[in-house]
Amino acid sequence: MSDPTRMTMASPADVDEAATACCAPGSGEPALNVENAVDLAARFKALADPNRLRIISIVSSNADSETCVCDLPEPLGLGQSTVSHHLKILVEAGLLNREKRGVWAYYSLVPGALGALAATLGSQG
Amino acid sequence: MSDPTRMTMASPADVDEAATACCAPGSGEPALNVENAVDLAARFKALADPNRLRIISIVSSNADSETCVCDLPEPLGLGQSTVSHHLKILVEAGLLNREKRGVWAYYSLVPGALGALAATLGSQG
DNA sequence: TCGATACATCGATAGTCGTCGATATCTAAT
DNA sequence: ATTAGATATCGACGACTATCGATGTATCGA
Repeated sequence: MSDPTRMTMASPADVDEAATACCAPGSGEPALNVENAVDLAARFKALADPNRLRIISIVSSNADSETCVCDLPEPLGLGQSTVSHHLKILVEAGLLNREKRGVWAYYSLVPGALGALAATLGSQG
Repeated sequence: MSDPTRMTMASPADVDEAATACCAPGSGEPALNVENAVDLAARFKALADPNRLRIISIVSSNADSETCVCDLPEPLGLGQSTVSHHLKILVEAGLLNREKRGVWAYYSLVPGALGALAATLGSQG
């Protein structure tokens, strides 16, 4: 009976108790269940920092879509350990890939990851 | 011209081929400047909470795209003051509109706000 | 093997955030 | 005016976060 993804209106009978009811409440279950909401919020949280957005911007702007860590601290004005911290968060959010070659670590966009988030946003109207 | 919030590409880097260089550093300025990054991050921050995402979901799922505050605490499992707090954040982020009619306050999606964010994300490839 | 380099991890700290209960404000009706 | 109800704001508290400097780890070259 309760499909969590279904958006149901309240039945008119629910409103008669109070002549001053503000509006018709939705069904018991919100359209977005807790599980999905937590998952989505985690990815948005990864984007909710200016320096991480700039990292994504720099990575995606490189011709080969690869950026090594050494090129990030200076333009961002951050310490190396802080940059490493942000990169880890972006990788764990599934937004960046990490590939180590020799001494260097290269980060690149996960194809479609940002697009998937964008699609989720756009579907909300 | 160009959308200021768009994460545009930095101009191609000059390739300095030092023997031990890991890669070609980008131009001095990151593709996304600090100002725009902070602005974008602020909007993503508003989305970076599961309960706020569920609020948006509930609001957008209502037939008339309007939801009064009284219908939110119960499905979210939150106190009334907490719901009010989240609504304020969403309004300040430009994602929700607030309209007070009588004793009740109705919240609705700002048309195009989520879509604009989605477009910014999608432009990253 | 030794040293240098690139990056990750650790520990600490200051600031921010989500939540609550209590209180204030605002509106409608008595 | 007074009361009741809906919502906003306030104050507090625990949890989380961004940042740093220091340290650990792995790789390459001498």
